[in-house]
Amino acid sequence: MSVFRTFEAEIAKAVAALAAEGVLPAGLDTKNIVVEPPRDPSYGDLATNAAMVLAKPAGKKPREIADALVAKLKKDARVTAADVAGPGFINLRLDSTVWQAELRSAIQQHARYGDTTIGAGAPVNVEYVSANPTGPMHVGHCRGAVLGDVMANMLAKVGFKVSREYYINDAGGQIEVLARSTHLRYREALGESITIPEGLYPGDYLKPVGEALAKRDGAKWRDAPEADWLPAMKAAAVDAMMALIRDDLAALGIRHDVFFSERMLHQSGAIPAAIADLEKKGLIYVGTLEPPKGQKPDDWEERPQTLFRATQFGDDVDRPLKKSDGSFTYFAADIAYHRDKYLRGFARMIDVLGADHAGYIKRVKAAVAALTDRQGELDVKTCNLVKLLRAGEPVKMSKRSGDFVTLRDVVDEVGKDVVRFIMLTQKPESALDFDFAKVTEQSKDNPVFYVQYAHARIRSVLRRAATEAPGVPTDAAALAQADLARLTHPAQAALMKIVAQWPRVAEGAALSHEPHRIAYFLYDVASAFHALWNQGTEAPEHRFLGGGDPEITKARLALIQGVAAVLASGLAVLGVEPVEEMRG
RNA sequence: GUCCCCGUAGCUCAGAUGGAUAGAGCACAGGAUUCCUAAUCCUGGGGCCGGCAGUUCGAAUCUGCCCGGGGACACCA
Repeated sequence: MSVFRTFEAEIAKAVAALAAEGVLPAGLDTKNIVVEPPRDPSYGDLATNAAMVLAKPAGKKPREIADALVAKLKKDARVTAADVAGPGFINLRLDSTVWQAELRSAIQQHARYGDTTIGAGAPVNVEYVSANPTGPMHVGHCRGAVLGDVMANMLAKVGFKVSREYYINDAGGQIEVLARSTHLRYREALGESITIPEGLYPGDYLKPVGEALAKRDGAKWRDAPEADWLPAMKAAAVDAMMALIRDDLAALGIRHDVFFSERMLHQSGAIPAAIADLEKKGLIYVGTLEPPKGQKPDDWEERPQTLFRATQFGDDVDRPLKKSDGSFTYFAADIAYHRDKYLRGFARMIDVLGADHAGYIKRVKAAVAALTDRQGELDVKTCNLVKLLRAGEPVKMSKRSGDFVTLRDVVDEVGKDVVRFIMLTQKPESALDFDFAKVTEQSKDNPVFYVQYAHARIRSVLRRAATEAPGVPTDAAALAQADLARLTHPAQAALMKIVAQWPRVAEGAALSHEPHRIAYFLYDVASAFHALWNQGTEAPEHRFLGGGDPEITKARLALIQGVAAVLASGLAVLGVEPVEEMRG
């Protein structure tokens, strides 16, 4: 449990005690009380808004409550100072042993530091990527891929039981296009010369699929009617494309637990079952929709449709479940898919989608609310575009000619770690610039480098300690026993407190589904470390290996080992490797 | 026309679910080197948080109406 959580509990206890004494009314809600680092470190170590939150329900002045709480909190031996400030903030200063204990636990737990059980093993389903299996992954997919993956990592870290899921859109019209394109490549493999008409996929990646089919089936499908070969082409092509996609994902360090096929949903009867479910709740009817305002599609016709009452659950219009030819819409299948997740035990679901799907969110949420009688919880995260730049100039991409930038191109050029980290350097709702020149630059303009460099510096010092400070141990077990009271420099104490913030940050990021907070925090940690480092360049006696006294050196090594633990722990959540050295 | 995102320093962006004097990086001006080297650090200037109302002890954060930028709007996936 983080220091902050610990004191949240202490404050709740103090509130209960005051209630028992009749100073405060009984049964006050303490859930809005937060304990956080104060804006200005000179105020103290911890700040809480407790008195202000309780003022209204208790019918008392904030300062009055604050004074009462302070009196209670001062009795805690760990609290060395407690006072009231501003409109009613309570600022606490903690004994240094509290922070020392936290540092020891960081050293001992290393990459597992920050793991908590707050998720209590509750299942969470994170669906991400879900790119159409019609070709290799496009660079546009990688932001959502990283976002979803890191979200899954974070949730696992704080104790949820996470399932990473990929929804294979293998049932729609684009799969038929893929199958026809594959058939052409198949004929090409049999010796025909082909031209690829407009509307089919021109990419070379279908060539091996055609060749494999020619080898396996011979000329069997060459002159057969389309209806005969279509299923075989579909199956082979989808399998091959999914293999490509899995490879692409692996290059990004991503592995899903479940690949869920939309086609299976159609074949299993799950869609009518889901609709029947909604029908029982009186949420299905036949009606006609208003034509869309604005640009009206050319082929718009007014006709009665099978509709889901999405408006009862916050959507703008009711949504059709069947197309004009009687088959189910994509949304109908998606309803069945989310119902399936819920029936598999996932009351918590997260979908990561592209920003162009933003208009889709309300209806899926409506469907989940309807299907689960509002028991299921779906969070949909959308992520905006990634603008590729090369030294400031936009990279031209033309989908039509097939020369788009693939995810693999980018990963091969700059590396998995850079891609993953940079994708999280901005909150997902805003567009992100990805400049090849900048992200591989070795300067503090490049946050990946900056954080990696901090870790490398620490590792370097620890390696060097063997020769420069023989007799001082550098293994975690020994460092955890160091006399941390020897850390007397204010910057050292400050860094120790930053280390202790990691569990709180990890938890906050996980519960709010905001991975970018971790990237920003790691940058701050690195920054504090680099600053301390430079204390040593100006005053050699402040160097980690320059204290003179072996006990001092040991304490300093313990401190940076703790910093390394936070960096390793945080980078592990981001799926980025902490590096040992960066020379060269 | 409706809906969804975005608008914070010259530029690129954080801002923890309503808190204290709004923060970083880049750029600009000055200074400090070699425990991973100036690959880093320190100091400094720089803001009507798009605008106007409202909610309350308190708003960059919540509500409403505007302005500007992006995206989506039966049947595609």
